[in-house]
Amino acid sequence: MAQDKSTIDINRPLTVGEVAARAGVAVSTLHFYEERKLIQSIRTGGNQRRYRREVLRRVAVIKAAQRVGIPLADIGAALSSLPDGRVPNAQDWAGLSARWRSALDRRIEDLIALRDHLDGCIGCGCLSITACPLRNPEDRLAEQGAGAQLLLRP
Amino acid sequence: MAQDKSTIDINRPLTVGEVAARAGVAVSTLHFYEERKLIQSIRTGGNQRRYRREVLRRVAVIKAAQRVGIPLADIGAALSSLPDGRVPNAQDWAGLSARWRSALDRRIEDLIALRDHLDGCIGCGCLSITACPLRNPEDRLAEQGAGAQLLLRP
DNA sequence: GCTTGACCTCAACTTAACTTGAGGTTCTAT
DNA sequence: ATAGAACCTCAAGTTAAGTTGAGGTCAAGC
Repeated sequence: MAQDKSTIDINRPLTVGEVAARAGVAVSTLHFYEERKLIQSIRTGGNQRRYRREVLRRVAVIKAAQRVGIPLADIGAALSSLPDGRVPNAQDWAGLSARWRSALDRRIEDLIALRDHLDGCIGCGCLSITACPLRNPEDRLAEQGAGAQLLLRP
Repeated sequence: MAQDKSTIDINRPLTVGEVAARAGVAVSTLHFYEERKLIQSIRTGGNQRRYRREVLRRVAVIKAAQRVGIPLADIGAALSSLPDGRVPNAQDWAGLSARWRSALDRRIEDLIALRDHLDGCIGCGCLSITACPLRNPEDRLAEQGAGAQLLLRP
């Protein structure tokens, strides 16, 4: 029975307040994510949300992806590739990770380019030149005889 | 005189439309940046904006910074360290670069940590553990007995 | 059994970063 | 000298990602 209790305890669903505290987000944010289908909950008889512990990882992943600059809508799309019924396993998560990897790489490159070339390029005039590494590759394609461009796009 | 003409030509101020085309942004965006004091213009007798060529570099820097997730307000604060009257020289720009350097470094390290551990951690469960390298350093400080957190903040 | 802290919904507000539109003016090329 | 392209201002709208608040319900401890 002691064993039963501990099993029950570890699987006990979390309240919205508990998830908020442990995931480091506001309760309203969890409501918002749920509305946007990024997370799910079940309801108690009294209509209160209860979350599986797995939601903590999901929220952590959402925050990670946001940190990389991925919009919530995209995150939602990616998360929706996770299985609906069963708890996602390592492979499910790895697939997600692969999808975001290139965005992450790009962002890191942009950051490094910004850092390394602020000193070197910013004052030298090369920013106006097509070959400047600070320029956004997309700009290069998009332009028709344009001039200076660097590297934005959040 | 031919020389004079070419000098005049290369220093000729740009219209808002020209800047927009060459910088790869909308005219309305330039109006907006001006309102936010990120760029400046002088006016013709007919109240039309004229820009120094230097504005192209400024806009390029703004775009670069935005691309890595720096808010316009911060960009504006940094740009305001550039001289008002005279055209910024390489040292002015280098100063800007220095101001951003540590923030950029931190951010780069943060994202690299994320990248290095994305595959490994996302599926393994350690995301919920305080020691997970994927967690945002800021979360770690901010939390009071919280649980899972990862790495956001665009 | 009742008080108090958590929850619930729904609508409205917020901030950032722009875009769109209306109504009017200036420039430039014919 | 005039048509059409570019400009101008100012107000309002848009999207993302939440937050805030009003008005009402649930549940855990004393």
